[in-house]
Amino acid sequence: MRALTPKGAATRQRIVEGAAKLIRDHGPANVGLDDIRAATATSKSQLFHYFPDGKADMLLAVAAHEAELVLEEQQPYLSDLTSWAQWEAWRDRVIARYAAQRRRCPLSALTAQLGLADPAVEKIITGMYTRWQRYVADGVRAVRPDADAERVATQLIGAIAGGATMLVATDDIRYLEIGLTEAIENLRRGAPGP
Amino acid sequence: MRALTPKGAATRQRIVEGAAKLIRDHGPANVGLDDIRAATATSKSQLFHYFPDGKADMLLAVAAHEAELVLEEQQPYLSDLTSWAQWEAWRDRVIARYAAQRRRCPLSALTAQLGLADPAVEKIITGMYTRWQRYVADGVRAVRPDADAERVATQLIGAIAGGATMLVATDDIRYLEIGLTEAIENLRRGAPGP
DNA sequence: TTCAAAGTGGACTGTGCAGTCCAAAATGCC
DNA sequence: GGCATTTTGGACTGCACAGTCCACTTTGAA
Repeated sequence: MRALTPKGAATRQRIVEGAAKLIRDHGPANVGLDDIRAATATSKSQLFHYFPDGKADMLLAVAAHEAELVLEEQQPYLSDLTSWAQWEAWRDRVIARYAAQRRRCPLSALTAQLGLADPAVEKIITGMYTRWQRYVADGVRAVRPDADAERVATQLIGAIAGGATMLVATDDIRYLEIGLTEAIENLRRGAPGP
Repeated sequence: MRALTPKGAATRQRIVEGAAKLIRDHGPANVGLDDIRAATATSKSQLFHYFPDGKADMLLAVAAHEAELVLEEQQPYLSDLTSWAQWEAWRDRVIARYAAQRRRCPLSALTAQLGLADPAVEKIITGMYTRWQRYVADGVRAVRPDADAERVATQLIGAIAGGATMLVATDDIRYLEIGLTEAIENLRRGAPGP
């Protein structure tokens, strides 16, 4: 297992990305190893070579990959929420991203189906949310030093999660638009102090 | 097919409730017909007698049952949000319910895994959300005739959905507490007019 | 009481799919 | 160039589990 030649690393990467796309499109329950094999032009033995513990192992890598992507796609705004203009740019980015992917939400799928089952996946998801919330809280402190930053950040992450959940459930983007917009507007008007 | 004797109706009901509980506890992916058979003291033939189209048919009935329960458990407050006291009682009820069930959220499981796949399940879920939102919007009109009731209701439902999603993902009730409390507080302070 | 329909028990089947195995080919280090 | 290690191909195995089948029992209406 130690030592991954460049070729091997590339294959592994191809598997993770291919699997991630399949899962996003069809849901984890409807994607088998044979689908992944076909989509990534690999063989059964390769799948188990790079992920010795099988499917669970692979889903772990997929979850880590997707979680990373979620944060990356919010950059550079997320790590620089130092003005209202940046806040609005961030909001627009988030909304645009969800509007584009519509129901194909990587986190909803992985969270609901695997979060409870596998503690390792759960750790990845919660770690991602923690980082996300820290970025947001930093932003709150930058524009509203008087506010309870953690509380506001909790509210904002919750609003996004709710918007995403409702988007998956009803294919309606307005829950996200309204929830996020109102939460930011509320902060702007003057947030609850500590 | 029509014509269900009292005994038959009771068996059917037992199956639905037993299956619902199993799915809540272990997630739809980890519950097989044999589990349901064992938990409800029935036989394979009974399962297919009452749900001729098999598992999908059964999950449909389970989804309808769970959706109904979600609304029922918010009564009598939900349909009478005519004072701030009622609003707070409703909020407390919602939070208490989720705090009690913790990660065993019937909707998260069904929504994420089946919502996208089966249009009939989706119809049940969206119908439930529509009714829910109508109740809330009626409540908004009762206490804040000047507000954009639909917009506020969208925000509130989104906040609850987000709280529930984060509860499942992180086992932390605060997203729901804070999200719902802030949204109501925001409405109370004076909501966005039309 | 009778008998048709509703309800029940549980063995059996078929298949989809995760995971195994072994042998061959490519790669990299000395 | 030669040998160990990594990478790859794909056939094979085993099982979990949805769905089938048929024989038997109970129910209820006339």
